[in-house]
Amino acid sequence: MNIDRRSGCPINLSLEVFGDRWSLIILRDMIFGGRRHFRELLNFSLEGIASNILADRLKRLMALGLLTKADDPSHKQKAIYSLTEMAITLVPIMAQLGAWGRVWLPVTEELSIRAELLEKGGPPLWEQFMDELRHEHLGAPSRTPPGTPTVRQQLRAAYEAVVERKAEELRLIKTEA
Amino acid sequence: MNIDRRSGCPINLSLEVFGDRWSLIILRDMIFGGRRHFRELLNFSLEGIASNILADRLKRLMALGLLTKADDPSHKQKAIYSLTEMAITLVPIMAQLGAWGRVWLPVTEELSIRAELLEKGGPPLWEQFMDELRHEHLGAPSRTPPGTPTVRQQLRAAYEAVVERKAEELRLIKTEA
DNA sequence: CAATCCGATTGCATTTTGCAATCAGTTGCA
DNA sequence: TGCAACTGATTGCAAAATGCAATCGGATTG
Repeated sequence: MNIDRRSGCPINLSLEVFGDRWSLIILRDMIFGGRRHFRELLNFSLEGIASNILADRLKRLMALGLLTKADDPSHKQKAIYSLTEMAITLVPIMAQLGAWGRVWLPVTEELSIRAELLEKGGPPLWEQFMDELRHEHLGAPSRTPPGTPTVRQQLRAAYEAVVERKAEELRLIKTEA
Repeated sequence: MNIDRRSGCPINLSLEVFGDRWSLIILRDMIFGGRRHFRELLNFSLEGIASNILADRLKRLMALGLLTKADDPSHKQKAIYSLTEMAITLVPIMAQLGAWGRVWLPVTEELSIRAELLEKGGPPLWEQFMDELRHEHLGAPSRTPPGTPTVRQQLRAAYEAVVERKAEELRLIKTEA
C-alpha cells in the first residue's frame, strides 16, 4: 500500500486512494455505521477485517487526509477517529456505487436498504446526510431542525440488526474455540 | 483475484468487482479511450499495465459479465473486446470518481479535462455518452442526430495527445535498451 | 522469407494479504 | 487490592497477488 502516483488522471488517483479491498469498507462503516473506534471497526465489520490490516489502513487514510484521530476523553487508551471533509464528500460516490451494485450484483436485500434509501432520496438527501456528518465529525452547526428524523437514524435502523447478528456469530465461534 | 463474497452489501460487492488497482483503469480506457484490443490497452495505458495482469483482468471482467470478446474480422488473431450494459452503466460512477479526484487529489490539468467535461455536462451528458457507447459496443441504434458532435469526440481530443506522448516515451526507452 | 504484430503465458523475485498470537497500558468490578 | 476484560495496536509466518522480463506459436505484412 505505497502511495506512489502512476499518473495524474483523476480516476487513477482516486483508485490509488481506495482501489484496495478495505479502505472504502472502513469508510463505509464510519460514514453509514457511525463507527469511531478501532474495536468497533474490528468487531462490527460484516466482512471481518484483520486487526493489522485495519491498523495499517487507518494510518494510511490519516496520511491521505481522509481521517483524523483524537484522544477519547472517556478513556485514556481510546482513540476516536473522525471523517474529514474529504471523506464526507465521498457520500455521492458511495451512493452511486450502492445503486450500481443493487442493479448488477447479488446483494442481500437487508443490506441494500441503505443503498435504496440513498438512491430514492437522491442528491438532496445526500446533502442532508453530509451536513449531519459535518455536524458529528467536524463540529459544524447542525442545519437539521430539532425533532426532524435524521438521515442517519433512517439509514441505521435496519442495518444494525444484521451487523449485530453477525457480531454475535463471531463471538460464538470465538468462545467455542 | 478470486471471486468470493465477503458480504452481500452493495458497496462491498461493488468493491469486489473493481476494488483492485487495474480493473477500473482498463474499463476507463475502454469507455473513455475507446480501446478495444489487447495491444491498445497494453501500449496506450498511461499507467503501464503488465501484459499478464491485463490478460488476467480481461478474463476476470468477462467472467463477471462486464466485457465480451469476439473475433475481429479484419485479422484472424485479433480479438475485439466490447463493454456490456453492466459496464456502460459505470459511467456515473466514473464521473463521480473523477469529480472527487479533481477536487481532492493532485490531478494533472490535461488529464482532468475529461472529468471536468463530465462534471459540467451532468447526468444528461452521461446519458448521451452511454447511448453512444451502447451504439458502439452493443450495436444499439444511435440516438444522436447526424452531424451532432459526439460526447466521445469532445472527450478524446485533448486526452489522446497526452497518451500518445506517453506511448512515444515508452517506445524510445524500449529501442534504447 | 524475414520482420513484425497478435493475444497471451511462463518463471521468478518482491510485495501484500490473512490469520493467530501477543503486547503493554487502562479500566471496571469484586 | 487483585484480576479479568478491554484498549489500540504489533509480530511472525504462510499464502496469495503483483511487477517485470522473456518468450510462445500463429498471422500478417513488406
